Amino acid sequence: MLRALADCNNFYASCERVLDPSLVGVPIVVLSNNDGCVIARSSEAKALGIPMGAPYFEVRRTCEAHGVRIFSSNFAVYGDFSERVMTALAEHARDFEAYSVDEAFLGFPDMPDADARALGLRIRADVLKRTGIPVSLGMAATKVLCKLANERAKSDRSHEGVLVVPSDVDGRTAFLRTVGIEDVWGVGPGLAARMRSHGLLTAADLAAADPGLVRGFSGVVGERIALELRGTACHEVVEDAGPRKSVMVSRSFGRGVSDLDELAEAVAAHAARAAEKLREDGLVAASLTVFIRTNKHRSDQAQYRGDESEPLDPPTDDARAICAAAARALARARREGYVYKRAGVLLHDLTPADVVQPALPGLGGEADPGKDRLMKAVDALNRRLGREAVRPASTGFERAWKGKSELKSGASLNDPERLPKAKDVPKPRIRFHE
DNA sequence: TCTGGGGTCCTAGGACCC
DNA sequence: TCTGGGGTCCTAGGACCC
Repeated sequence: MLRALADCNNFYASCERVLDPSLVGVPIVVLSNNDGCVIARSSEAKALGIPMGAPYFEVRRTCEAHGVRIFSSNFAVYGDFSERVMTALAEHARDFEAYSVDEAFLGFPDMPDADARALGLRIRADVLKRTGIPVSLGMAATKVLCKLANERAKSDRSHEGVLVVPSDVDGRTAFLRTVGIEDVWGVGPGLAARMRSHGLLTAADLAAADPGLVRGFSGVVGERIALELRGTACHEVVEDAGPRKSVMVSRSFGRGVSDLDELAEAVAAHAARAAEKLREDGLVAASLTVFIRTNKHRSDQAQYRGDESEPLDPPTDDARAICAAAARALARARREGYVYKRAGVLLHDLTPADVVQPALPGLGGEADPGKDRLMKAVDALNRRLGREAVRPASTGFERAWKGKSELKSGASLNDPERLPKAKDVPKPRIRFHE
């Protein structure tokens, strides 16, 4: 079966550009939370040698010298663009899987190879017209091959954004010979080193290797990659990935934090947001973990990582119960005498909220009949008035631990006129800024 | 001075059982 | 000195991804 990976080009930078067309041709960089790291670059910014993931302070001088426009990330807006792109893509394929915020796998049963490129070009043109976002497509028999083709479609402009990997062995092998083993999807630094030590230097080498041998030194993960490179699909295009298995909310602080009360505010805020995500998905959690970290980049400071878990019995989505458990876990995780830089809350053992057994009277954890109504009211208010309009008092008032995000484009979903016209796309749910 | 956040899957090893 | 052989389940941590 023919499959495709559609991936937005420089997604966040492209979003900013749609919102402000005067940015076309101008180098753009989008920064992570806290304005800490570079997480997206326009092609002009890449050409200036600004690396992905670079700390902003390291590239600031380069940016200033070349008039690079800098943006704090605005995930609410990017999420809205993502919905539009996904809606458009999904119309073109029978099988559709939204893989990440800016990527989707497509499946086309009964599509002859000969028609693939024309199809890819049509999809690309349609998404661009309807959303303003340029996408590239890699097309092949398997997901791993699609991924490699997509990367080549992006990096080599002669392909005009669409590359089809031939399904015959010779054509495929010729392509795979041009892909280094470390550039294969799923092969990270560790696996790449092991592959090289067994003489596998290119994707073609891995495709030609004996699967049993590959399994021996790289497990089923490596074996599946090898099979996919030969055109044997191990990963289907699945519409419904199933319910999520964990929820995490974490942030770096704007500065170092030692004070327990201040840590507790941050942890309560993360716990409340995590509980909110849980309710958005109709799930409850049976346990949580709180973690706190010192600044690993400060070799002059004592290092410590604290992780403590706490059961949630009965499983719950109640912000109050989750904040209380998080506070208990934090008290155990924290050690005196360290400067912390980051805190987070993880919820795990998630199950659908509607199949949880009601608590038995007298065994603890009695049901709170007002809980659901209270949480629904809080969620409704926050949807209308903006995130954290109503929140637990334990999440603090001064909130000196918060990081900065000073360079937002100012584009707002409260101002839908600034978004691209998308006549054929269902109007997206309007969400508020974080 | 300043260094992101949120996931999934697999494996190894221990606890426990018959 | 010699000291079974499987199983399953769970967890922590590694590896990788966007």
